[in-house]
Amino acid sequence: MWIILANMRFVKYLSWTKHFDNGVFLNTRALGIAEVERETGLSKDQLRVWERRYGFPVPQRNSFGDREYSAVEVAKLKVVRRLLDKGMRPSRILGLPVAELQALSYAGEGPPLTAHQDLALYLLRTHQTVELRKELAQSLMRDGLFRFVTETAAPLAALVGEAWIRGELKVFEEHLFTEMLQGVLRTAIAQGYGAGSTPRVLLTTLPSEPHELGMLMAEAVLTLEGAECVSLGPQTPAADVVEAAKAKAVDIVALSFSGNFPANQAAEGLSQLRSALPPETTLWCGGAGVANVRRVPEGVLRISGLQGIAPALTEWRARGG
Amino acid sequence: MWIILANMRFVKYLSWTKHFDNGVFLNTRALGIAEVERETGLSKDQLRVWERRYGFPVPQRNSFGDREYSAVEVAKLKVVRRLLDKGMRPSRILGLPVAELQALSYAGEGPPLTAHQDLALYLLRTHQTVELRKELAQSLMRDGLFRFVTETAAPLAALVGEAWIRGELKVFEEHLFTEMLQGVLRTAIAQGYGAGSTPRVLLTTLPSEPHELGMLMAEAVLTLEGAECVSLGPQTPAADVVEAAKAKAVDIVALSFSGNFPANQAAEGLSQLRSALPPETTLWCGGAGVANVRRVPEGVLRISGLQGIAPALTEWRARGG
DNA sequence: TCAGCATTTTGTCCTAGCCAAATAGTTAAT
DNA sequence: ATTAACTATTTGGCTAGGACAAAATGCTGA
Repeated sequence: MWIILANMRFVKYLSWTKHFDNGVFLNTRALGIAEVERETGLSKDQLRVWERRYGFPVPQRNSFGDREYSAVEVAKLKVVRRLLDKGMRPSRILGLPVAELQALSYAGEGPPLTAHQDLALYLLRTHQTVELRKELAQSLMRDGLFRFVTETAAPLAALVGEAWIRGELKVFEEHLFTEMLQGVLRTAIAQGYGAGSTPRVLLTTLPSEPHELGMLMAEAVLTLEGAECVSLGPQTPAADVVEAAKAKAVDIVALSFSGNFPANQAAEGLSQLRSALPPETTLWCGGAGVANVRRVPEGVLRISGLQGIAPALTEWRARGG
Repeated sequence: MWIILANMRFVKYLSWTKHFDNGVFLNTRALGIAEVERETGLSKDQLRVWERRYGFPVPQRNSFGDREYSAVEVAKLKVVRRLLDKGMRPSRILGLPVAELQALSYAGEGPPLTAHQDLALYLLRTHQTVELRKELAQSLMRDGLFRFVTETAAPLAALVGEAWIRGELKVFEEHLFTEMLQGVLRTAIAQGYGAGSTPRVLLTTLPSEPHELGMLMAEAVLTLEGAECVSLGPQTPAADVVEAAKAKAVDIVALSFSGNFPANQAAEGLSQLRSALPPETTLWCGGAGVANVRRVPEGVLRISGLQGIAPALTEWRARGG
């Protein structure tokens, strides 16, 4: 249950929680396995092995013996996919009826929303993108970049991500939000950009991490704190991170990991990177993906949250990097 | 908590952890079949059946018996891929040495480089990113957004893409360039942004198309021409494109396809979208990925190049959309 | 409480064959 | 000579289980 709120907007906000995509698309036609792969993001192998092991989904076969998934099956698969991303396991949930799966989706409880966050979510839900953009821009002007990033952008991104997993937001609404926030952040970063500052920080994510919002927010804070950022965008192979670090002679390499990045893969990657980078290059990591890592490898500094960036920077400077 | 992640399960396995164990950190490290699929756009089935039928590529096997493609093989596969898109057939070309393939590949010579393009490439290769950013910004100021996009950004992006395929540019250099150009474009777009203009255009790419530069350049031109752009960012599932188009009541849906997008997949996706979108919604497609499509599906307009946008818009308006 | 070890779960890769759709090649008819 | 129709070949997606490493879970003892 969501708590709080005495403002008008919340009344509207209430209405957006009851909302599932019913998979209405070209649903008159059955889908082939490749199409289901595209629609759900579940690999063909996964679909076939689930059928063998768990008895779901068991699609019809056409005259050639090829699988033909019904719209109902695909809809359930989409819900399953979300629950998997949330950490549930196939054997547990594949047998359950759709209604029960949807109930599971709502299990989580959320923190109270601020008025601004509430408004932003409402605007997103009602597709008032122009107003949303304005609201974000106003937040930025009012609070300044640092407070905007830490108090508005980051919590909102988390909320939107969670809402999406629960199926309360449609995919395109989430896309819309990401795109808009990215635009606002990039504009702010471009304005604050100053060359020749220290330290020089290389920002990127590893190949299986496509989410760049966290990285962008870090870039904003770093730029604000007077660092010179060199961003490679997301998904740079480790070898190329090393090459770039050497070529650009950066002081710090900073990697971002989102919440669904496997913790031990993150640790493994960091330790490999650490050994490949020159010793004088500092290695930072941050994001929900490394929060779960038990012990960060030797020689790697874990930055906790966007608030942790400024202190870490201060310390780096104090050491006379 | 974070967002997106269509397809990530897919990528999971090709985590480089296991390749790190080989201890090779160079660009020459071997790639697993899933990685090759992603790199080249050739399906796993295709790679296996080619090996059986044509004797190329025959990758090494690691200790588990899994295929490990060398960088050389992958490079050849990339060239092969381009020739296939041009209409050649596997049996004809798979046996040929790389040199011969490249000869076939370069049949069409590009136009000579302008001084500015040449300078930009030089700056990129020498990692003078600050200067490169300045050069791009100056081009933008000097030529205006339209000429900047059509005469500087687009040709440069094409050049960089080609150089990367040929292996003349390092991965991180390509990343650096993309990130920088994206920054410049997004800033320019944000400034020119006007709400409430017509037509309203929805911009995105299909799920297997991660490249967003083409889309951004189109957005810049569209904004300039007085259209109101709603960008969903890259990789939106078809069903969600339709939902977004309906929810935002857009006039035009515009899809971008990069050069290594399979032509028939593009055609398939477009025809599906066409039938799912309301008839009054116009559907546009553009980019090198649809240039190879023999016949664009009924009711879909192919925009050729960024120069084709303005005329198409004019025509749309003349029809009194 | 936590590290270490054993067990189960899970996803990707493997082989090898089948078959429709697409393309190329050939023949017949205008 | 050109088009139409037919046949042959090429091609790639799909099928079936089996194998196995990586990840998750459960258990045990310090």
